Amino acid sequence: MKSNTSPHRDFAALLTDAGLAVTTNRLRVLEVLDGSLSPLSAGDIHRTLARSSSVNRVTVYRILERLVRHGILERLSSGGRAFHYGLAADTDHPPHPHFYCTRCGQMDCLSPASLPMDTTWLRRTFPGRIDKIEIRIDGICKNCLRKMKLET
Amino acid sequence: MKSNTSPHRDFAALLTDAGLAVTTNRLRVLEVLDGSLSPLSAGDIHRTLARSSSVNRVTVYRILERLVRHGILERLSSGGRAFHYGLAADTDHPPHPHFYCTRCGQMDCLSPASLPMDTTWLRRTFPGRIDKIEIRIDGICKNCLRKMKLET
DNA sequence: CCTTGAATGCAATATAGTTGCATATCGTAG
DNA sequence: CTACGATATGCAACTATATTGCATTCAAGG
Repeated sequence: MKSNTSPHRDFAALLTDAGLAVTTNRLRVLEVLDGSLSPLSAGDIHRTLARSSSVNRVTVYRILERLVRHGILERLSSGGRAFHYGLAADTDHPPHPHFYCTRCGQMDCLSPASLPMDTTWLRRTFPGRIDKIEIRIDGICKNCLRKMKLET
Repeated sequence: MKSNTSPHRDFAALLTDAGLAVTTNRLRVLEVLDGSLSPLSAGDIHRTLARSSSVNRVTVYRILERLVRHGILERLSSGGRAFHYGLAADTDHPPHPHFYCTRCGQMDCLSPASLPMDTTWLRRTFPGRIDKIEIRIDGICKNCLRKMKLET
């Protein structure tokens, strides 16, 4: 059984289990995402990492791509131009909808229960292969709403 | 009452009602989208239009932006890098999920009933402003599945 | 340690979308 | 029908995001 402090802590093991080399950059990317309450863009991650030590942004893209491929991360489309990345859903961390603020560009995780949905019919009848179901709510977050009022 | 042949035929009136000038390019964009079974990217639309007569791609972007702003079109994020555009939902054409094939890049509309969902709780309790709810299923479409088998 | 394949860095390139400004077209007043 | 002002379009340059090719460095197993 896993530790109950945080569902994803042993990132090295996570990488090893996936047959991936354990490198500082990969661990750092995972730590940044684990420390974030919400999915981040490649740019966000690169900027964060660059504060402690230099990493090439291409490396960040490649790490993200690789980790998504191996199911360690998931890639979400925001309502904007950049993808956002978060730790992949698993049993401790079930799939859930996201909120994207079109004013500040921040993405937030919503509770899985906030938008109950039944996928059985779809999964049974869909004639193709279903890999992922993404639900995104776009709008203005509480913070931005407040700022907008102050500006008036 | 509207004609019952197609929910959106009088595009000129649609534009006029929105206070927008009726131009050939705008009508052509709307016709292309009306004629398509699925949402198209700006590139798709530009290529289609270019077959009959030349339009600048910037013009296509600007038309799409404007029509989205006025609620005539809606902009969807695909699982890829390009946004897709379709006629906006209305009473004849309710909101519905979309399917994105990660192999061929085609987007398809699904029936609103295929993924029943209750948004009342979310709408009542969400602390920000909700403008749009987008549901996208990613996977491989029937056609591509077939092709993949043949290639094996 | 060494070796080897994978990871990283760097530069160039690709793709999608945006901006500034000059010209053409739409819609309306006359 | 014509002319005029507002808006749409074209064109070129630019931005943001992501990807590729190739040389160098590093991780993992002997």
